[in-house]
Amino acid sequence: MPRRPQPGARDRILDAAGALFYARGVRAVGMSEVVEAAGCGKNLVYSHFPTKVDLVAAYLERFSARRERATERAVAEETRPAAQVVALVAEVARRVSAPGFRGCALRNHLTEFPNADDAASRVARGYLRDSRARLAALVDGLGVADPAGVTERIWLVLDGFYAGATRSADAAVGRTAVRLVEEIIERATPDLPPTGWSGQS
Amino acid sequence: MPRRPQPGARDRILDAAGALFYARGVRAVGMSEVVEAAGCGKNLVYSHFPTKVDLVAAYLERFSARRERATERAVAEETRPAAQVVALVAEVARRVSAPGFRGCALRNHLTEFPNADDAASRVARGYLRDSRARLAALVDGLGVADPAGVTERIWLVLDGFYAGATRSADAAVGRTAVRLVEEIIERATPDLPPTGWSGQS
DNA sequence: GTCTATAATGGGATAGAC
DNA sequence: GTCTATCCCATTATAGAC
Repeated sequence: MPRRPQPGARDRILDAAGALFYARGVRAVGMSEVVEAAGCGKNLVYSHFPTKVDLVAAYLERFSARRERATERAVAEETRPAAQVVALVAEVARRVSAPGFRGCALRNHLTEFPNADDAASRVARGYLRDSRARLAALVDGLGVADPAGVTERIWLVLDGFYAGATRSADAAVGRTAVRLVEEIIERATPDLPPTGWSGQS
Repeated sequence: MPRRPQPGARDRILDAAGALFYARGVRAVGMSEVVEAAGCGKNLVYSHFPTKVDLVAAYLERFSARRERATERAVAEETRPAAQVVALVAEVARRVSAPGFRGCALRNHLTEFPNADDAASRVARGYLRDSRARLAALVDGLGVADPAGVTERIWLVLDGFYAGATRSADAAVGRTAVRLVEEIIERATPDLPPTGWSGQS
């Protein structure tokens, strides 16, 4: 009598593998360890993910999707474009100060495999590309004179803040990043009234 | 008749190993590859560096020392504290836009081995600590009201810029980073005359 | 006594077979 | 699930060359 395939198996494997990969790095975690942590047989893992690269790519894809959902939700809570950009940065700041934070899994992967061109690395590079494109789209809504320049300045702070934060940081650093982006926006839109996001203009 | 010990052996090994480690990551490069690239026998490598960790630590130490020398030289070319801080950022910007740039070896190492506590990781963490301390010392010379806060803002841009730049970037990004730091300094010292570092105030 | 070349050791990796 | 094939890893041991 054959067993019915458990519906949540793929997710449980991905949960276990993702936690290990994120905490210790992809290369440091062997497939045997993933199998053990998933609490299932080896064949099940390999039937869902034929190679380790496939498993890593799925892990990064899920990470990427969750990040996109979280930022989109944060942005959707604001209506004015300037507040949306700030909300985006604030969301990253919250994440960085959360316990268990170990950096951005996608950036970490590109550092761990600088020359790879497999499915996993393509996911990571695609995320960074899309992430910057979404910021550019938000900045376009600001109606500033030089949207490309303002995007580059904000991206420098946001991407740098995210890339430089490799473990859980205290919230003050995040507030500093938010404040820096606020000032970039204020400088680019000097004719706007004071916004009151975080204090005096 | 015994051979004379070759004086430059250690440096040649470190050159070869460093180039490989920097370009492809530490874990991706095996000792056999280091031996082959160094063009010497295996025992010679192990006589100079008893373990791979020792070799990596020496590689990071040399990287760190060179970075410190380069930044100190750049800072020494200026006399006014504000110009010194800007020179520090500009030096990093130059490096990031140089061909063959693959990120900061010390930050890369901490990403590759997030949980390690060996000699190599201590070198990397020590470099980051000292690097920030040197910035703080420079900012102290600015005489601003809140040196700790200004240090944190500049460090966020500088460290983030360096950490986020994982390959050779065009010089425009570096100029943006320099400009951001200039603005941070200008905001913190509003009573100073225009500086003319890179344009109108 | 210093170096090179090569073999051997012991462990752990991915992956496939059954 | 266990067992196995194949490979690569860091490291050590051995034996020969200058």
